[in-house]
Amino acid sequence: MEEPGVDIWVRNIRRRDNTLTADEEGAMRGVLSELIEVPADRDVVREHDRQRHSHLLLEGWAGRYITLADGRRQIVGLHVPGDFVDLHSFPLQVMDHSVATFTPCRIAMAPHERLRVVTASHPHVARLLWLSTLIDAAILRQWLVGSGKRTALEQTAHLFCELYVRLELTGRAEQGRFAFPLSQSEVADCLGISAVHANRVFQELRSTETLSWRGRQVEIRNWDALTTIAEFDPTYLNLFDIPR
Amino acid sequence: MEEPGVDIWVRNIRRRDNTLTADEEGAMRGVLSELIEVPADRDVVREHDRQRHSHLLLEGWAGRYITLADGRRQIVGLHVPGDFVDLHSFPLQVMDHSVATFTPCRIAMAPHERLRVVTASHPHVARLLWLSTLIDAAILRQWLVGSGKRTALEQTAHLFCELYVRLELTGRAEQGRFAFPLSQSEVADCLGISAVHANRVFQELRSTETLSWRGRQVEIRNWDALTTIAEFDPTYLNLFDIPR
DNA sequence: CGCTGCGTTGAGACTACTCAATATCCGTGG
DNA sequence: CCACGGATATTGAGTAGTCTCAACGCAGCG
Repeated sequence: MEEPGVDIWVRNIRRRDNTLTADEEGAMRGVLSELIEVPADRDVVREHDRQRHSHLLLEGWAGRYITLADGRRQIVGLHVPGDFVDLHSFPLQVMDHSVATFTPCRIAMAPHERLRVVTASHPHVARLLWLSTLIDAAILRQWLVGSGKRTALEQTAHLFCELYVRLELTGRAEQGRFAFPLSQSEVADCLGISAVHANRVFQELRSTETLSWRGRQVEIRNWDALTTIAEFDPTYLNLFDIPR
Repeated sequence: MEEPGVDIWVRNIRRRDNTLTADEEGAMRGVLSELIEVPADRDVVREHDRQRHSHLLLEGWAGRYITLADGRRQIVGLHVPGDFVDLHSFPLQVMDHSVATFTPCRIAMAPHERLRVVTASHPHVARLLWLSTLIDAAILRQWLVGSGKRTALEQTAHLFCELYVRLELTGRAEQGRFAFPLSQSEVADCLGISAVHANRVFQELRSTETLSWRGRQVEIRNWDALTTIAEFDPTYLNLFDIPR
């Protein structure tokens, strides 16, 4: 599939393993079937669904979330172009969470049947797809550490360090700046804190000139300060070379 | 390898996918090489290690954890017999967390080289190994929801529901009872709360006759009450039939 | 039989929460 | 081009949940 978003996906993989052959890359691309466009704030996948396709995000922002009966919502993952939002629905039987768009998204479908065929014939590709779900899990561990043991300020700093590195990888962030479409209360649902408290944390980061966020645009004004607050160690993102 | 712990592993896999052939089962067993014994409170794997083996837990309790510079520790996973404690170290390059024993443990080593060979020749086995790391991730998501959105009581109840189901699977829990070797402050490090507060939560569960925990022995005295408090839905454990 | 680790209790402090009001931004239609 | 409505961000005030510190009891173990 000829499509810039797909190139980002391949590039992301290569940043984790540069021994991918041209044949293997072709096989990976061949996994994708049609393209769909999804408006903002729509569920792409719902809890308890049995999927027959996985979804590769080519453009836009999406997130995984779990809702409790009384409406409390925890966002358990954030996705940017080049990410599979639900590759795990291939080996897994039933979705244990939902996936929704935050912005209009362009998505490529990966039929499970094609994934089955490709992973059987190309073990190296299989391992790379597995790896990509393991990086999701490593991110999840950091979020858990943040929620459990970091203060709201440290945790927020850590999230923005992570997002910067991930976006820089895809060419969607540079010089400390990137477009960030979530609302404060959506970020609060990532962090497991209230929207009011999130707001106060952002004021703190802004007043110390560490990070500013105005009108869907984030600017990291002091990377060293931010990583120090966050105690950020990008090992978990499993990259060869770390930007900055 | 002839060893009861290995049977539990195979049984756990079969509870997720009962189409495993005898040949595939043999291949899976062949992945294991030597057995090691590890005393309590030892690191099996350390953050930043590059592993050449994964570790299958046959006997004992272990956990994954991440430590911050000032000593705050978050436990990011708990493991019982039949669990791989670090299967993800096969596709992943570098460990982003450590793994330690809580009790003396018997462990079977799975050389990555053997995993590479078996997953290449047996795609179905590869998918099942992948699946097992995805279940770890699903558990992680529930822990994140617990830490972020559930109250300490709900979260604690949820953890014990989860442990009961997982242990029941391995024959290590029945009639609401199981041996549980962690200290209260270790549980607190799982939940992301203080040991003092954990203690008060246990008193609450005990006084309502929901769950009692005395001397390394847990007894769930009212499963319905516990699952109601926890809002427990075992879908994420990806089982065919759920005990109880 | 005295450590030592673990569990329990109390008190006071603090982080983060809820509720509620107000301000600001942005898109839309008049 | 401006007025309006709705969503988002900000502020204030009071509160609930959880934390820290510190002391004490108890049990197992050397």
